[in-house]
Amino acid sequence: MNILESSNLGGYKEVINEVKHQRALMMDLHDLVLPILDPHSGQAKLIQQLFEEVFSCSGKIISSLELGDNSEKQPILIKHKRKGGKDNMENHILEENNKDHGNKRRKNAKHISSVVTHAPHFDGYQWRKYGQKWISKAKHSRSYYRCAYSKEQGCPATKTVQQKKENDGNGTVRLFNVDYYGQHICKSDGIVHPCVVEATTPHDSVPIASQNQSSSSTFVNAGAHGIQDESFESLFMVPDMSQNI
DNA sequence: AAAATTTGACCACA
DNA sequence: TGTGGTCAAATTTT
Repeated sequence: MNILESSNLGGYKEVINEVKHQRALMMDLHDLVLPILDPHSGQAKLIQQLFEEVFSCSGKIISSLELGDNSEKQPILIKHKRKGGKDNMENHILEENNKDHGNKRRKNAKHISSVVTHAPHFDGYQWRKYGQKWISKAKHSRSYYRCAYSKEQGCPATKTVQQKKENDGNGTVRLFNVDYYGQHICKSDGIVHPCVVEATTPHDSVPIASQNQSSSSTFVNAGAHGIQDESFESLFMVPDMSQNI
């Protein structure tokens, strides 16, 4: 169910209240978590940073809704299907909105979801980069990742990461489109990933950046040569945090 | 030395 | 034929 879809003028208020409530809860969580951590550790800094981004995000949602800003109609989480591909793509549904952004074949897996995030990291999985493309008309290149266990466990999951235009008004916030393809069938170190455990439907298993479990997600060595557009990767390289959270 | 990333080439689809 | 996704050799990092 999409709460935004059912929004009318009265519904906006409800959405705003929900987001505000979520914000308050995050604040509580923030107050609970941070004192536990070593304030000088990189981990605490990272968590602090993630909290700030969550707050900033919800703040934008609230102000956007309160202003009735129609230019930002696009929801944070977009679920759509892709046009058919060579192997196992769904061939029947094509949404008009997707015509102009990358409805090309996808060899290995069907599209699961798109996520817009400030930091396309720590979605709970380990990824290996296998390609980078300059997409025509796009300002930034697109990076292609597959599950780190694709080889050993045959996990078909892939994702693409592409920086969006900086269009938030002040031009300082970078957003990234993260598209997920295929379901994870892998287990890391014998532990089923929380996102997989939680999944009750295929779509529910989609990892979302903001629900980081940080069990083992790393971008090993990403951006070491300075990927111009995806240099964000090096900013978020942190050691395994799974033991301490 | 092994593992991971980069990057140009190739392939499939529209 | 152009565009986007993948492959794989070369390169870099650990």
